[in-house]
Amino acid sequence: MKILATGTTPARFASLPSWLMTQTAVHAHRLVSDGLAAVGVRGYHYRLLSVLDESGPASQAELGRRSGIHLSDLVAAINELADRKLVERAPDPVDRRRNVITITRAGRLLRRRLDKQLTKIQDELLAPLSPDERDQLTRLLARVLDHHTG
Amino acid sequence: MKILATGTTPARFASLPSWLMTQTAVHAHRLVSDGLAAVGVRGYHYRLLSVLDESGPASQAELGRRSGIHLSDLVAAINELADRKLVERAPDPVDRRRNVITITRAGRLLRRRLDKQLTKIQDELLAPLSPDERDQLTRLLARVLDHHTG
DNA sequence: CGGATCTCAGATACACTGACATAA
DNA sequence: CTTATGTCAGTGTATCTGAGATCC
Repeated sequence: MKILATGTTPARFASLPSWLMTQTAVHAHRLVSDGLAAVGVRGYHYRLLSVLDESGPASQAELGRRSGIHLSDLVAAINELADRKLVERAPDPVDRRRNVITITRAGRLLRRRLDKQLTKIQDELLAPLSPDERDQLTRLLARVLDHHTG
Repeated sequence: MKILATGTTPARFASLPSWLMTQTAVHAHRLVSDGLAAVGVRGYHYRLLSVLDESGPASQAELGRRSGIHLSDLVAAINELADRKLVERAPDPVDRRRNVITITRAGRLLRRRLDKQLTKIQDELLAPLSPDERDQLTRLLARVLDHHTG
């Protein structure tokens, strides 16, 4: 019973878009979360800081809609951000069900820092592609994503 | 304290390749694993069946290399496949450390069935793209993946 | 009442780490 | 002695389900 020692991925996968998407996403995720972990932050935290910084204060339900993070996961993520004084949680005076989440100065600074780091990481991620090809890939993926969210 | 009710993702994300990759992967994964779950199978199982069907019997270590599945996760996945008689696990006579994993006839049939289903799912996944654009996307992603695995 | 909001407990899939025993 | 293999226990991230309490 001879055992091949190639270590190669099946040909079938090499041209399966769903495979390519999930596998490149694994590498993208690894690069990104390594970058974030260096500052003690997870993807959820960065997403929330970005959303808050770009679109202003919001209730948790609204943050969930904007960030795509599940409501039940927001609680912990916001707790962690609030513990580090990156956001503030305050009751909404006009609707007592709601908390209004606001990014702090420290949160804004951290977001800028992470933003720059993330920009560098894109370069690492797309290293083998020319600038034109990077644009192509970005546009194609954006259209696919649009189709499945819109 | 007026709260915006847009529900839109930050502009920053829309052009971040790492974001687009991980988010499209979420949709790809959802479509694929819905398809697989209908037959009581996970991604790991399909990957293993494909690898075994295309490249023949292999030790678990070799399967790990071919499929990209971590060695410690292989044990459980192969147990589950063996319980359903989709693969067989036998000791290797020439190297007593090894198990030789072989796909069964039932495993091959299931793989073919899943393969067809997965092909249909690619269509759903890439619905907004023309055939040419699908090829472009596939090639670009393949190059990125190649760069990070090779 | 119906509907929205927040919270908490738990589950799953995928990937990874560390430790261990066994055998080449 | 070193390396490869298989197994087990556990961690972390992202996502989702379900149940509840509160308030509009």
